[in-house]
Amino acid sequence: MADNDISAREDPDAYARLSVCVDIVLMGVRKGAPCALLLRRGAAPFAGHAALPGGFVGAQEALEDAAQRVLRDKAGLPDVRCEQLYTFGEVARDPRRRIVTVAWLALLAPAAIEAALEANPGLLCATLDGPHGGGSGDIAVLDPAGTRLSLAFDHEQILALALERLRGKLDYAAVGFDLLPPFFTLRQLQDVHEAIRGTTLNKPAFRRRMIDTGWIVPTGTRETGTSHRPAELYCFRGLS
Amino acid sequence: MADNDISAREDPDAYARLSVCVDIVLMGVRKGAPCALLLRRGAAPFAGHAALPGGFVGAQEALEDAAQRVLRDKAGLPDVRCEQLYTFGEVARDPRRRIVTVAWLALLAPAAIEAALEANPGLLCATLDGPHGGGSGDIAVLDPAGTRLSLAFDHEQILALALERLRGKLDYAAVGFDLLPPFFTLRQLQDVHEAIRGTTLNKPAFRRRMIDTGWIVPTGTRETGTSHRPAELYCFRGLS
DNA sequence: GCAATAGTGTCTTTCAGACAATATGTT
DNA sequence: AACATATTGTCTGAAAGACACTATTGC
Repeated sequence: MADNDISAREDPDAYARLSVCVDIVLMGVRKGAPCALLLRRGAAPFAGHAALPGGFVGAQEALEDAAQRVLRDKAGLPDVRCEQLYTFGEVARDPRRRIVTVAWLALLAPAAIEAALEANPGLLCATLDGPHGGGSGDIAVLDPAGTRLSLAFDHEQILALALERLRGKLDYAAVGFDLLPPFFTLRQLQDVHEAIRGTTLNKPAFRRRMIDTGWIVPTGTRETGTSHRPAELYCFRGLS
Repeated sequence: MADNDISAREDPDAYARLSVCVDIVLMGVRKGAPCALLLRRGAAPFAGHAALPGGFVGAQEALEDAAQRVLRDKAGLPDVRCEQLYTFGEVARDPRRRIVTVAWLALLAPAAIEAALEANPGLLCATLDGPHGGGSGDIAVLDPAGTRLSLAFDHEQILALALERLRGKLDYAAVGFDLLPPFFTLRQLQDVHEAIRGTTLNKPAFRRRMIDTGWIVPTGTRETGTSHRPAELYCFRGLS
């Protein structure tokens, strides 16, 4: 039996303390493609590289509270739901010293993306060019001009995992509504699903499936300003 | 902007260091029900309560390496795959001081359960009486005699999440084979699925579905020692 | 032969994909 | 009216549940 056995548990002070931080993937859909909000680093290490917004976890701060604090202070988004993604703890993931990071995923509606970009001009909205086969391979992160960004630390890996998680949940969870305005058309909802999956979907089948879930409710009102027949607006019904 | 902004990132030493530990859910199926291996605590806090095997993460140790170390030292299981489950970081989850724990899930075949119980006599194999509706509510943790155990820290919550995760993966991932011997009958596989889901399944449909996935291969050999027609033995084909 | 379980065939229902027809706005 | 998109109807094929039937072993 090693030295870290159960008796060691009784004396936690005998063991190492690590820096713990949270990093938030602020993900949305823009121009028909998944995107994420990033900051450009000014100092070493990885100066000039893009990075996820993040911050250290305080000694008396729950992980989720730290995530909410980063969301509020770095993106001006006080009330966004946040889901834990994964914890990354490779020893050398930060070249300076040992830092364990708990990654979180927050989904943003278009208005929230614009609000965040305005609240912090240092933010940039990067397009995620996912693995097109639908697999879980690498992704390309592109700046608004379309040139590839290189990311700090293991943040590209975190982004890839976030996209994979979002794809996985699309089929069985009431996700996707967080990526839309409160009122939306079925076509907009389908566009979001197609953007995240990277594939096209059958329109009648998608419509049937979404209505059958009971997750959405027709509002009786219609979109305006189109040059053709306006579609009915739906809203998310909330959880069962 | 708060004090933990990006410039703080450049000076990690200015921030708090936390104790980080790993806790492992060693899960299996025994007597037709999901079970997990636990240790009984000898000292405060939670003396006499059951707890997950765990240990602190070393300063120069990756999270996954720490999990493997615990698996090896506390259960005598050197080569068990381990999947990250969730990270728990409520401030008061340990009454003594702030400890963040990264929980991992390892699936054990019947032989591995017995090997672990033999390697460490302090281990106990607890039955998990899941939420029967299939939801994600609370679970009951029972000792071998069937009396309810109370768990230390937030470990009951961790166990409930582990069971929920396992249930969720059952339908789309090649899980379940880790819970069986290398050669198994389709009935054994179905029993494992039923034990984890807590429901019964349709035999022909289950058989069709499993064979159609291509995950399993018939070996041409049959089980022995039955008092009735012996079933064909299959083995897991590995990943596609 | 009998008991018990393995393994298969088939019917029905459900659901997704495909495709076309109809509806309803704008210009 | 012409056009563009919304919305609906229907056909078809794939897969799951239900149920009963056949197969094979030990006793």
